[in-house]
Amino acid sequence: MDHSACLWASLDLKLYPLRLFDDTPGRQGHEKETQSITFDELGCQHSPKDETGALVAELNQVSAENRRLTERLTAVCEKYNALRRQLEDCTSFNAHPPPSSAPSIDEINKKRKAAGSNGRNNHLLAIAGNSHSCSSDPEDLKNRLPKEEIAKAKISRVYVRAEASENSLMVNDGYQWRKYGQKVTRDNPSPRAYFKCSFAPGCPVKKKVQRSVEDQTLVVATYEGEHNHLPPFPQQEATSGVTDGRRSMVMTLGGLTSDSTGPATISLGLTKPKPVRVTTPTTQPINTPEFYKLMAEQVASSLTKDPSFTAALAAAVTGRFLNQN
DNA sequence: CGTGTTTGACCGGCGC
DNA sequence: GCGCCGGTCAAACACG
Ligand SMILES: [Zn+2]
Repeated sequence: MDHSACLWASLDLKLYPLRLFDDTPGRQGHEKETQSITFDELGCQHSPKDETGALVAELNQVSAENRRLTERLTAVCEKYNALRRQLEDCTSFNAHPPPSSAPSIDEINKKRKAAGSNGRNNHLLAIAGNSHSCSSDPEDLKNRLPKEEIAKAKISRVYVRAEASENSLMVNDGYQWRKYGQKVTRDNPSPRAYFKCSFAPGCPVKKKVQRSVEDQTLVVATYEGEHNHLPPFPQQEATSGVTDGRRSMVMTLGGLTSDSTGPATISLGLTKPKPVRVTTPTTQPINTPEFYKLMAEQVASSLTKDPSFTAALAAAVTGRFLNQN
């Protein structure tokens, strides 16, 4: 649970030095300027007198910045933990009151799983029960009525907007997916593809991928469930990877938006065709502290909604970090 | 030959 | 009860 601190640390570290979305060369940020020149100029000053003074000033600035980041990190972590507690309270509350008349999505899914357990869907039920999968007796699983487990496994639902290649719905997000179906839906002329996570055997995570109605160059991926394995190490082709000519993907944190209806959406840009930064919050100019604050809040809200997103995000961030080095 | 994709069939939920 | 629709299965197929 508290590995979130590590994640947040890496996140905050990324926000400044990498200058995401900050590819405008003429930029003159106030406090970020110290960030960008700090590491560049540390080794380039040769005046012996001024050098120590400059270095000390530099050090002070960096220390101050470090403190600020630490404070921000603490605040965000607290907020994250608070939201997480709130979420857990909500889920446990929803799972406990038995006579709740309004059937939730979880209940529907549960009913569906239970109904399908008398035949070929046994493995599905076992998988939905989280972790130790097929060895368990399906009957036992059914009797146990894994409300909380199923609810927990199903709540995380994240819409990921990604730019897909020409006419394929294959979105490379680091995990390994096996396609098991495709359907044309009513509200969207483009077909919807169904994937299961095959990165680890028995991983219950599914995703649906469909092109956006309004923008056919984007696909919307809906993730369901939590991975029962460690996140994949970010695909080596993430930033370097035009090696095999396939498309690759880089997470661009700026795409974080928050749907009013619930699911968080993040946008993934593909390095190959053109790094499009869709859904960047346009109300805020980038480079400003407010922008980063807003982004941090959005990241926090997104992370509280989907642990698998946490994993993916951490993987992507780490990958870029390694790649930079 | 093993693995992953395609695609038509099937199933259950839901509205009428 | 019937038809529609979303989700899933599994045989056929493609590919290395
Ligand atoms: Zn998985």
